[in-house]
Amino acid sequence: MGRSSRFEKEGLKKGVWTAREDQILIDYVKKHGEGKWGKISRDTGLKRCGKSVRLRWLNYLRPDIKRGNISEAEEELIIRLHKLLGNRWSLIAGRIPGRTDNEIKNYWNSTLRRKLQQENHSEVSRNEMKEDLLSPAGSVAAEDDPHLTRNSEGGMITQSSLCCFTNNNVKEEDHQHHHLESSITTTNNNTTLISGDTVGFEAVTKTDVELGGDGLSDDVTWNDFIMDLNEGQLDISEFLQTDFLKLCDSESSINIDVGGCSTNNHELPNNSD
DNA sequence: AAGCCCGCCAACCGCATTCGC
DNA sequence: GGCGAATGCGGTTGGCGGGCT
Repeated sequence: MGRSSRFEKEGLKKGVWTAREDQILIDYVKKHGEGKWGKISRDTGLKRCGKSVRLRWLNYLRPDIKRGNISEAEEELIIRLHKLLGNRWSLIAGRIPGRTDNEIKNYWNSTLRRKLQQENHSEVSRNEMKEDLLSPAGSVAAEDDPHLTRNSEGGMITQSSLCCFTNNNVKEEDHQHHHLESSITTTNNNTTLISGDTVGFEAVTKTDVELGGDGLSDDVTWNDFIMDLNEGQLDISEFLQTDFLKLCDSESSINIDVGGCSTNNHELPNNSD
């Protein structure tokens, strides 16, 4: 892939890796382990920058990598995790064994985004009036992506960020709204939940979240979970320690309010099966 | 057969964060 | 604590190949 030759000018090679380069890298990592990518590059004589070496290993040469043939279950999991996390590909990949962030990102951009846009197109028109009624003051629907909403400060939040997956057999009268300052921060302004937004989880139990159960049997546990978020003790990465495979087996989502606006109508298209 | 279009995906780029001194 | 290097991450680019005209 012929790209600009800045690296070539510095004596570094760019473009597609050869089988020989791959073998050199594999042999080196087998012997010395991962990490120190710049050192690997120097030691092996590979005329590649450290970043390129790392990428090649992590995305293609690692022995535990699955390539291609993304199953329906994996696809569904990707969609659900993206709903929850936005474009945090590495976090999503971390929940799907054998898949890399690059592969998931490519799959999303090339396949899933279009697919969901098609599916949402009809859904959006059906929900248009509903959306208008539910839009919080100061927020406007993003013009180019049905999954995005602008927050009152102009930053983009993914509505997907506002769902987590569990059971929706929660009766209206049982809801406890817990407003909390989100500890989830963002490194750019076009994805995820903006720190400082007030978020309410419509209450279900943590037990429900973990086990996909169908009752409000353990409010205390769930409240503990909320408390953790409240006090900044549980960040997104800790949140991800929950078993998403189990979460995604359950049939619906927690409804989360942002600025008083329920996001219930942004559930996954296939979330109700 | 040739040319064009478009989707896929490997790899690069820039920026942010972490690490080591 | 400051600074440079290394690493990690997400966005983007661009070559390749298949399908269509």
